[in-house]
Amino acid sequence: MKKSEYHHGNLRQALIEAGIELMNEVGEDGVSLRKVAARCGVSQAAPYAHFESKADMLNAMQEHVTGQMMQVLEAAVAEKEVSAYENMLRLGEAYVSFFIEHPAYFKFICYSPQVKFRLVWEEEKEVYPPYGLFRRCADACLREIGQPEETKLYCLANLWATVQGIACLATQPNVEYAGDWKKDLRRILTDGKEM
Amino acid sequence: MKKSEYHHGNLRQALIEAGIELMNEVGEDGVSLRKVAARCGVSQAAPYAHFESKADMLNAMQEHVTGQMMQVLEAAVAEKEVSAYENMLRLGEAYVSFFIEHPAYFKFICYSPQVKFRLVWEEEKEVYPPYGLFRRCADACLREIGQPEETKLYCLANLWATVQGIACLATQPNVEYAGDWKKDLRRILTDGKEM
DNA sequence: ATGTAATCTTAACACTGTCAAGTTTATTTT
DNA sequence: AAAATAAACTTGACAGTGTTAAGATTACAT
Repeated sequence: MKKSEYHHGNLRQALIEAGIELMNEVGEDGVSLRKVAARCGVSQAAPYAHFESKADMLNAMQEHVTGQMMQVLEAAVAEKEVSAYENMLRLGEAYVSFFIEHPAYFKFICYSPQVKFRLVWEEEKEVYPPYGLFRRCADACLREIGQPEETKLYCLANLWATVQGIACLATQPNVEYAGDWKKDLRRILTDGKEM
Repeated sequence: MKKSEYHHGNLRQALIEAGIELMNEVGEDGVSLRKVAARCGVSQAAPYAHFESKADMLNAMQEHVTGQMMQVLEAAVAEKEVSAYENMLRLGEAYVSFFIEHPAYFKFICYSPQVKFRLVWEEEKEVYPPYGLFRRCADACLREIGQPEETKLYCLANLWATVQGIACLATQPNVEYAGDWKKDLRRILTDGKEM
């Protein structure tokens, strides 16, 4: 072994990325620390220099994927000249699209022990950034529409449940969504506008 | 060992029930064939007389749980003197309630490889009975309301996505649903009535 | 330069799913 | 009733898993 290869240099990041790769290939259950380590060319126990446990590495993978998603989501709401309402629709679409393009991610992310948030209206340090972004967009949207204060919480729940529900359905294995989910999501959110 | 105890008598059923028990105690990942076998007082390899693999046993567990849920759901829509609309609301409530009472079940059932259905309007032999029941109830409901034919599929998707979305949210770990989900679900489904 | 901390390897442990071979009981056939 | 067959179960083994302990190698700070 070359001396220069004893230290990997950036093993932590390499492990995270290899783990995500492997998950996309063989599913979450097929991910093992040893396989990921082998993929990075290091020994079985090497990951323990960077992670406390397998769960810890999975959490890091989840954060990484969520970060990637946030880039996509923020790009989707970047245009300034559109209405807050249109913005929220685009965000919902981008959110669902991301999960449809990466079917393994929904279960992985949404049932991660790290993902925490409260379905309330007040600003919080959400541990699930996409929800924080959605809440801010929905806030602007409802303000724009002139939604009365006392129904806003209900509207938030409705909107988020719809987005999450479509994402859940569209990523369930062996479930065919016969309609056009993008059109449907837009329509459902639109229909809810006047509530 | 007593001779009368060599053959368990009803090991298959006992394994299924012990597996479900264990899952409710330690989560799906904590379920191992060996623990389940031990819980039934048989050897590690005994389950292989009744199941092809661990996945096969998990499938059987899923069917068993789904059967239990169907009893609850059918009871919820048993009353004859209520409107089809009220009936569908009750079914939705019962569906979500069941998952809230058994938080581990949502992920377990909805991501089982056995659960299959198409979000279409035609009658099918669904492999997920709760969805079949819901589709029939929604059909009656939309008929009662006088929903035009061309929007029925969209309505079905909307209704089911809402129910599934609330169930998903309410069973996500570390996600607090601040509102009253039962009231909200009822209201969302009601608001969608006129669409 | 030397000491310390970080990074990595090897070896081992208990646990897992699964299979092969054999043992015990139930069921069917004669 | 006896024999043959099938079903249910046990023991023992195998490879793969997460995890730890002990030691080796390298980077870094003093």
